[in-house]
Amino acid sequence: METADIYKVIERMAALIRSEERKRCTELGIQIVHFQVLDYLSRCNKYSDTPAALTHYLGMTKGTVSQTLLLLERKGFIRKVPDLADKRMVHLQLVAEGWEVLRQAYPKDLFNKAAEFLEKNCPEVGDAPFIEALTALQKAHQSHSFGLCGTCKYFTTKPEGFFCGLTGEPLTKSDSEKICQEHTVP
Amino acid sequence: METADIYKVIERMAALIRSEERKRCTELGIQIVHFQVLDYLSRCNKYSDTPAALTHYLGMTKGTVSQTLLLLERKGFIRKVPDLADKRMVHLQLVAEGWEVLRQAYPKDLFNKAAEFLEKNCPEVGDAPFIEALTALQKAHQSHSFGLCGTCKYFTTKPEGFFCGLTGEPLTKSDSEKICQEHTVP
DNA sequence: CATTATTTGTTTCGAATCGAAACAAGTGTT
DNA sequence: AACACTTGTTTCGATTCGAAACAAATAATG
Repeated sequence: METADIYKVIERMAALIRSEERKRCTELGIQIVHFQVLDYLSRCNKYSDTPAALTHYLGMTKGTVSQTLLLLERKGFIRKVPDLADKRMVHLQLVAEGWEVLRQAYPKDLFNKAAEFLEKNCPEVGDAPFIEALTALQKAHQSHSFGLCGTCKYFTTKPEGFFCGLTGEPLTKSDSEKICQEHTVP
Repeated sequence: METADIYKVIERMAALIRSEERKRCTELGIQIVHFQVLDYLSRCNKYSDTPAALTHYLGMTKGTVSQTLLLLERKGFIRKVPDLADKRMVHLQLVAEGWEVLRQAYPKDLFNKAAEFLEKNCPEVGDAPFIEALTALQKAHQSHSFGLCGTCKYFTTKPEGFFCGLTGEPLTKSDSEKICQEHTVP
C-alpha cells in the first residue's frame, strides 16, 4: 500500500525536474528532447553511443531520432564517427559546444539547493533508499534497463582490473560509471 | 557530497519513467505532453485547473498550451467551463474519454512491479525519505511548487474541518489531496 | 468615473518535431 | 548465391512549438 506511493512521489519529482529543464531549454533555443540526447551521450559508454541505443533509451522511432541527430549535428553539438568493424553503425560523440549547452541546460542549481534543504532537514537520510528504488525500477522495466556499467550482472572484477562479462573487454573505472544499453540487473 | 547525488538518481528514474510513458503514448496516438496535461488535470484542485496554471506547471508558452488544449478538446478528452466570477478565466475538466486515456497511458504496471521488487529487497524502506526529497525539491524550486494542498503553508485545520488560509474557503478531504498552483512550502 | 495597466486566453505564422512507411546498405544465415 | 535481419536515412503529412500580435475582462490609478 505504502510502497506503491513511493513511485507516485518520484513521478511528481520527475514532473518538477522536467518543468525546470523545459524552461532552461527554451531559453537556450533547443527542445527538451535535445537535452535528453546530449545528457545520454554524455553518460553512455562505447557500446551504447549509437542511434539505435538512443532509440531504445528514448522510446522514440528511429526515423525521429535520425532527424533529431541531424539537427544536433547541424548545430554543431555532436559528431558522427563510423564504426570500424561494422560499417552500418555510427558512434555519436559530444563536441565542445554540446558539452557547453548541456552544462547550461542542466538544472544543477536546483539540485544543489534541494540537496542543501534535504541535508539540513534530515541529515540522516542517505542515498541508499533512492538507489534501491532505482534498481527496483530498472528490474521492473526489464528489457533494456540502461543502468550504470558497474552495477551490471556482467560486471566482473579481476586482479588485473575490471572486465565486461559480455564482451570480455577490460574496463576502466570511468567506463564502469557510464550508462550501458546491455545493462542487466543482477 | 552524497546528498547531491540523490537527485541524479532521481533524474535517472525520471528518464526511465519518461521513456515508458512515451512508448505508451505513442501506442495511444497521443503526445507525451497530452499525457502530462491529462495527468495534471486529474490531480489539480479548483484553483489550478486553468490554462494559465497549466502554462506555469509545464513551463511552456501560453500559445502552445492553448493549441494543445484545443486539440484535447477536439479529441473529446477535456471540456472548457467558463468561470462564473471572472469572465476571462476558463476551467478545464477531464471527461470520461480523458480519464480512460489517462488510465491506459499511466505506467501503473511498472510502478506496481517496481514497488514489489523494492518491498522484497528492502522492506524496511518507507516513503518518508522520498517525501522529504520532494519537499526539498519544491522548496528549492521556489515560486510555484505545485504541491499537494494538504502540505501547504496555508492549509489549516479547524474544528469545523479543513480550510485554505489564502482564500478562506472550506476544503474537503479530497481537496486537500490535490495539486494547487498556489502551494507554498512551510 | 475615465484612463491606463495587467491578466487571461486566443490567433497567426513559420520553423521544427513527430511517427509511419519506404528505402539503402551492410551483415549474418542457410 | 539467396534470403532474412540489422542499422540508419529519407520522405511525407499531420502536429507541435515558441514568438508575437490580438481581443476581452479585470484591476489600479488619478
